[in-house]
This record gives sequence, C-alpha cells and structure tokens, in this order.
Amino acid sequence: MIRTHYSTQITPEMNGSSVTICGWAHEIRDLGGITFLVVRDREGLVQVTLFKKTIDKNVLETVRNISRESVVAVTGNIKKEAKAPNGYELIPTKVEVLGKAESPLPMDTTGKVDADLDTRLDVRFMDTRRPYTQSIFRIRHLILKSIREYLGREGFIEITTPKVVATATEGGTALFPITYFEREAFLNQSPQLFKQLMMSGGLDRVFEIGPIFRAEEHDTRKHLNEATSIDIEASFIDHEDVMVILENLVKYVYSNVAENGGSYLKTLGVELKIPETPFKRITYDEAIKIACDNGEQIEWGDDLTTESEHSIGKTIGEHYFIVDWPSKIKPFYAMPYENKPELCRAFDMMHPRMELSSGAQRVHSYELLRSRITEQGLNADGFDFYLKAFRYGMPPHSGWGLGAERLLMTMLGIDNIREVVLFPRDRKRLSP
RNA sequence: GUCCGGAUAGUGUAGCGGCCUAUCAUGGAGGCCUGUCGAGUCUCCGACCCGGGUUCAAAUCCCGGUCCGGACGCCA
Repeated sequence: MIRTHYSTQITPEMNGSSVTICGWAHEIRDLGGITFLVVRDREGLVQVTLFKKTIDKNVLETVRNISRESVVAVTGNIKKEAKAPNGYELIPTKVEVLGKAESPLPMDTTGKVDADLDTRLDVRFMDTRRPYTQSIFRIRHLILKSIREYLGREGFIEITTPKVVATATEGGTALFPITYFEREAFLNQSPQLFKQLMMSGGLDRVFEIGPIFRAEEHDTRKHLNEATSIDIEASFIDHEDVMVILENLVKYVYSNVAENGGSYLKTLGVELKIPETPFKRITYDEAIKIACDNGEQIEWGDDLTTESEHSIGKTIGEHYFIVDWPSKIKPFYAMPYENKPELCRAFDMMHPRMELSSGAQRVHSYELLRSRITEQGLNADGFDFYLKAFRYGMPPHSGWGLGAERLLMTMLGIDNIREVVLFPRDRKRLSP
C-alpha cells in the first residue's frame, strides 16, 4: 500500500513523524521562495510546503511541473505550524506523480467556477472529486447502509431477483426489450412478482435493493429510466403494518444520516429535519378534495396529476400517506376491501414534493388474483409462473417499493434526480 | 410527445443588426514574489452549435436540425 494516512488522520501532534499521503494535486501556489502544493484525498486537504532554500532541487522541480488534478504520492515529515491550514503542513522528502492530468481540465474542481449538470455528468469521474458531489454519494451510502441495518433488525432477509425477465407481464409501464440468446426478453420494471413468490416460498420477510428499468419517455426532474428500488414484502401482516415499517424506516434513515453524515450535510448546506412519526394518513377521497379545494382540475378516479401532488403536498407540508385508493388505478395485485371492492388496501407514501413509495396488502387468493388480472385487461396466461405460487399455499402478505433516488433527493433538497445518480440513464443519456 | 426558454474560449458568462480585432471571471503558458489558503501582480493564449436564408452589414433577425434547461404529459 502506498498511502500511510488519509488527510484527516494527520494531526499537528504528529509533528516530526513521516507519512505518505496520496491524492490529487488540488492547487499549486508558487510564491517564489516558498511553494505550496495542496493535495486532496477522499477525506480532505493537506498542505505540502516547500522552502526554496532548503528543499531538494529535484523535489521542487517535480512539484513545479505537476499539473492540477494529477495523482500524486507525497512522503514527508509532519510539521506543526500555526500558519498552515489544520495546524500542520507536510515537508516533502519524496514526491511522485502517479497519474498525470492533461490540461485544460474539463471542469473546475476547486469551486471557483460552477459547471452545468450536463457538463458534470459528462465527466462524472472529475465531478465526484468535488466535496459537494462526493457528499451526495456518501449520504446515499449511509442511507442504503441504514436501510439494511433497519430491515435486518426487523427480520427481513435480503434477496436478489432477476433483472432479465421473460414477459412484459405487469402491463402499464413500457419495458426495455433485449435479446436473450435466440429469444426476446425484457429488463425488469420491478421485483414485485418475484418478491411475492418468496412469500409462498416461506421466507416470510424479504427485501431487495436493486435496479429497475422503465422504458417510459418521461422527461422530468424526478424520473429515470434506470432507478434504484428498495422493496419489501412480508407475510401475515396487512397494509397498515407495512406502513408502520415504512414510516419508521424513513425516520430511522433520517436519524442515522443526521448522526453519521453531519460533515456531508454541512458541505451540502442541508439542515436535516427528522420527520415525526406516525405520518399523517389521508384517504384518496380526502386527497382529491384538498386538490379541488386548492383549485386543481381533478376528478375522483384519476391518478394524481403533478400539480395536484404539489398542491396537496403544500397543504400537508410533511411526509404523509394517501390510503384507500380506487382499485381500478392500482395494480391487479392490490387487495380490494371485502365490503367495498371499488377501493383497495393500497397506499402511497408522499414527500410534499413527490411520491416516494407505494405499497399495498396483496391479493393472495388465486381465484381473485386471476380475475383481477383479467379485469385489468391483461392476459393471465403470461402470469403462469406467478399464479402457480398462489395455488399451493400463499399466505396473506403486504409490501411496498420505495424509490432510493427520490428518498435521497427529497432528503437533501436536490432539484434534479440526475444529481443523485452517478451515471443517470434518461431519455437522452446512455453514456457515460 | 406538447409548450416555453436557451446554445459564445477547457469551465462559467457579457454582448442581442454596424461601436466585436467579442466582455468578465476561471483556466493555460511565461515572468516577479518566503506564509499562501478562491494568494497577489505583469505579459501572452484561447470561443460566437450545425445547415440554409434575409441584409450593404449577422454572435445578434428568419427557417430547419441537433443538443441543453424548465413546465406539463406519459409513468403496475
């Protein structure tokens, strides 16, 4: 290993000891008699100081020829120095250029000149060198890590389901067709059917964090053609129970980020407000009424328009659930109420800005499921692999899917979903 | 897909018929400078998206294309 210390592992008290730091040449400031090389690694910055009078000529020459953003390894001695940032500087004995950077750079990494998101996405490898961008992905990591912790503690087993599937079964959203040897196949739009199979499969509580693909030609700041879905499915519990799991999960994730991501939040200028549980529940009827009262053009039976979603969100002002949806605008596997089958045991979990999650208690009766599929205009034959599991002992079960990118962007107050994906896939962007 | 706005050095911008040999910042090259920390300072370098049109004259106006941003639509 070349590195002995990250920048943040060095303290002024280490005065006199020798270390090797590795990173990118953030800036070189040559003042004539004294030259400063600022090296940036994942954690922070280190000032390397060269005095013309005492430094080895070759070392000075090397440093003066380093281009910005080149990768360097610097070995030297820590010197406690009040005039230096962080109270210390590194007096080099050896400076190596491990990866030279060409010039000019495709974007500024120092924060002096902002680049457009489009420019940044074209050179994401350089954009992620910036503390701002890196903080987003460090928080994304914290979120996913805390979700695994939380669900693990709640008895959920992490599973992985196929992303290449045989048929465009669920209807609705468009799928990406692909070639699978001599057959046509599709990229999976959701792990829905597979996680349900595992309820019949006896795993009782499962979750998956994985990619989903949707071939919709949407062009908005909250849609992606490849997104990350956080999905759970659990047996012997109803939609109310999984709503409690969901709101507690969101609260846990926020608390966890607040606790462990303070420096990243600060870099992003975010003051995190931890949502209070339980989240407010409003029925679909109430949601429509709020939208209408706010002057929106929407009728009972419609899915929420973008404007209604914003309008209701503004009225509520915090995370909330919309429950008791019309059965006909929810998928076939949502369980209708026994005494009022036009409504179903489905819910959406909303942030004031957008929908974050939707879920339901599922239909677990084979006959009902089959007729629901047909009612929604789908061909039940394509669902054989799925329906079969309902014929040999399927427990009652419920679950939800939560959009990871939406959770992250609403948490951080980021406007464009592309900002929170390393390499976003949208209508126009397929590379990098 | 519809509507609106936009595209100027590597990056981010000003200019919106002649004053453009195109502004400013950042950057790059080369000087000066022993405490910089968005260093300072001097000199130089580097751009009007593509195609067509209008005009004596186009970065600027018009048409088409491509791409970008926003709103909406689409989105089990």
